[in-house]
Amino acid sequence: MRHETVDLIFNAAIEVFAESGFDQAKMDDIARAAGVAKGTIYYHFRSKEELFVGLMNEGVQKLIDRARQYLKLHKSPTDQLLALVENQIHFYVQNGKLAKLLLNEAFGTKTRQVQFRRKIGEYLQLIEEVMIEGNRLGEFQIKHVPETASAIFGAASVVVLQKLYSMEEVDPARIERDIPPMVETVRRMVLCGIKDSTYC
Amino acid sequence: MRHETVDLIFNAAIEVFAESGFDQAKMDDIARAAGVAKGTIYYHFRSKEELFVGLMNEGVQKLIDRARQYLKLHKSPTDQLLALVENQIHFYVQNGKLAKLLLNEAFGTKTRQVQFRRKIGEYLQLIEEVMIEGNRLGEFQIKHVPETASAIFGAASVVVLQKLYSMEEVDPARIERDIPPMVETVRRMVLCGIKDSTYC
Amino acid sequence: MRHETVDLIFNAAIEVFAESGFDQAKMDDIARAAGVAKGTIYYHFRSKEELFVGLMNEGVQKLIDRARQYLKLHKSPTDQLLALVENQIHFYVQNGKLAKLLLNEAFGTKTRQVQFRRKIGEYLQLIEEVMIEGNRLGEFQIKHVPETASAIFGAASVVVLQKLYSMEEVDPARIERDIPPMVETVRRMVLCGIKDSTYC
Amino acid sequence: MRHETVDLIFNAAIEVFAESGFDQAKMDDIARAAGVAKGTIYYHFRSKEELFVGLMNEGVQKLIDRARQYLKLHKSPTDQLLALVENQIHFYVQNGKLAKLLLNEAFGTKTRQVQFRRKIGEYLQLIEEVMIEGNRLGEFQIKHVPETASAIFGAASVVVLQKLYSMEEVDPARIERDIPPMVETVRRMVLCGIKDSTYC
DNA sequence: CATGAATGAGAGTTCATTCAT
DNA sequence: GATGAATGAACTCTCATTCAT
Repeated sequence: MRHETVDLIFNAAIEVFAESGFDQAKMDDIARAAGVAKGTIYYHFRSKEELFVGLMNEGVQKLIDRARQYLKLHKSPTDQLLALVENQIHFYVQNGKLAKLLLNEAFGTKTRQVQFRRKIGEYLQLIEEVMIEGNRLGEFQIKHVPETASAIFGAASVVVLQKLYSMEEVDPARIERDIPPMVETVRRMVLCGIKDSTYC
Repeated sequence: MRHETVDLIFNAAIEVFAESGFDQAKMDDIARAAGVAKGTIYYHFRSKEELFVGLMNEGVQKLIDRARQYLKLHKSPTDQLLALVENQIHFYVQNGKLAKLLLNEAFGTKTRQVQFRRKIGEYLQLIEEVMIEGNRLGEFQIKHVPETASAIFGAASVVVLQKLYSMEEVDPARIERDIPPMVETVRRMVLCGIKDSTYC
Repeated sequence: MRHETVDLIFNAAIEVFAESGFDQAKMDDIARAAGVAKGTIYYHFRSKEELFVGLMNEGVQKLIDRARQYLKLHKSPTDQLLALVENQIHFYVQNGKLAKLLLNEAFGTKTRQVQFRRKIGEYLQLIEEVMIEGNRLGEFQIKHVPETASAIFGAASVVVLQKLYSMEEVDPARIERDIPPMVETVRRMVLCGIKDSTYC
Repeated sequence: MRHETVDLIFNAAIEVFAESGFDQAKMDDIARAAGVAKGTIYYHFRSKEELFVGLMNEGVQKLIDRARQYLKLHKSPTDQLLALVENQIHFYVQNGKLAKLLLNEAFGTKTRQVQFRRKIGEYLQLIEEVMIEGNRLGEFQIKHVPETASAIFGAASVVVLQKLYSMEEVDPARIERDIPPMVETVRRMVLCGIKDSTYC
């Protein structure tokens, strides 16, 4: 089992990083939120960057794990792809802070960004695998698999974030009601993007 | 005509901000890149934040202006929507640095982010207007206009950025060849998302 | 006649310096208050310091000139001394901002402070001359002339400033009513300080 | 016991602030004088202003504490008042730097000045209490207690500062010899100001 | 005489990181 | 394992002064 203190730090860090972004997040705030001394963080993590990377990997891993669960519930690639979209949107709504970091910190040339993108790549891989299987079974005719995966990922991401940040204050009940339109929107896009070859 | 020095600063700032993000960008670097003294920037802009907001507004305005040009070339909402997608992808490829900032700095609660999102909202508005007109003419059956606009915007954004940052080094010739698959991918998604109601 | 622009600058500078003190006063503010360009100030004055010294000299000179007028109205040294006190208090009330600078900028080792103190010394000289004449005529028995002059000057200064700054907002009517008690207070102190030798 | 480092900083700060005034004092200089890093000051004080206010409060508190000691040594209000004057002058001579700040930074509308004036008000209160008691016992006939307290405070302050800054260099032996005339001067003023009503 | 854009040295403040306890 | 006082490099922003027009 992971050390208890590390959990404390992780939980605090995800809040603070997501609230402020990597640069604006202060180790002081993380320490205070975790209820430990600042030195303690450095006892467990070499640097702010290492803490961040560990955190992001864990966050994306959760998304991946949930996605894997969803995949098992469906047989056909079509259903699986739709399930992935639904999962991603639900996950974003439930982890709005992480979602923001996913877009904010994913692009760039810094080490942490490259590492983070690699982890996101694992998730995109999952989508691509379903697509390839669908192509193989003749269920899809996707010509540009990586592009299509990115597009779906981006559509789902921005739909949720735009919704989250267009509200004055995040109202859990309200956002819950907003999920179905978002899911349906992306779902419809996905379905066309993969089905036939001579534009819908 | 705008003052020459301000142009110098603007051009330098877009480079530096895009390279490093808002927080990591240093006013010293912007000044050096612009070939002016640091104080000169502060003579023309009240703060780093004001410079950034001015810059982003100008950048998004360029995207909007180009989009308006494209819209004039087409009559039917369908063609107009596809033109908007194509325009956005081309614009991103040509202004990769701005594109990155568009996602990186758009979400958050800080003043500059709220202002920036408002400007992006102007662009989304453009998409939505085409959608509403298409709905009116019976060409589209879009149930959730804002969500669909966000999804298209997000799909086009992430497709390009993922491509740009998956390459070791940005190779202009290579990226030029990559445009058509990206355009086609999003175009297909768009076409389904708007055409008929009982999934494609 | 002094150049018109110089007057503009002088009048603006006294306001700004008195409002903010030497260090906090900005040449930009003075220029704006004077309605001239910043460069214009430097056309007429070598530096901020030179402007300040010129200004202070002029301010104290006004106090001295008024004092000289008052002195002419009275014959006996006793009446003259009391007139000086009354003059100083009235002058302070009417030029509260200058009064503040008089204490704020008078003590220190910087060139401008030394020069300023020298000018204030001219005013103290005036007091001392009356004292010496009073001593000669047997009207006073002042043992320590410079100390006594300083004490009177200090008493009058602090009484007014303490009053001015103890009020939430400076109310001209209110402060006008407060003059007599201040004058009487210092006047009584003065009278004893100079009359007999075995404590009053 | 207060933290050792804070003492280091306090002692250095009083030197530097008094030497240069609030605005000209540099945090770098204070840090160097204290033998700590600049960041260390900010670990203990939120800002330059907070450091200054803390310092001034402590300085005036010392004056107040000493004054309270002096008051205990005397019974009659007359003796007590004279003791206060003597104490103030001695204190100023021994703490010339603080004395200068007392006048330089006491008047103005900035937060630190208002707070500082409030602390000085505590000292003036002490004087006023003695005056009121003297009035009650019939020993004094002071009509304007606050004005008289201010006047005495101002007289004592300016007498010392004028003396300190009229010397080319501060010579401890010389200034020691100058104390009696200063004390006597103010003492005589005080005695009249409070004794009888029909001018001395 | 007058202007105001440009300058750059220098100020206060922040914060990731270290290390003696 | 854990602490938190101490650090100092680096940052944004200020403003007196200059000078070409």
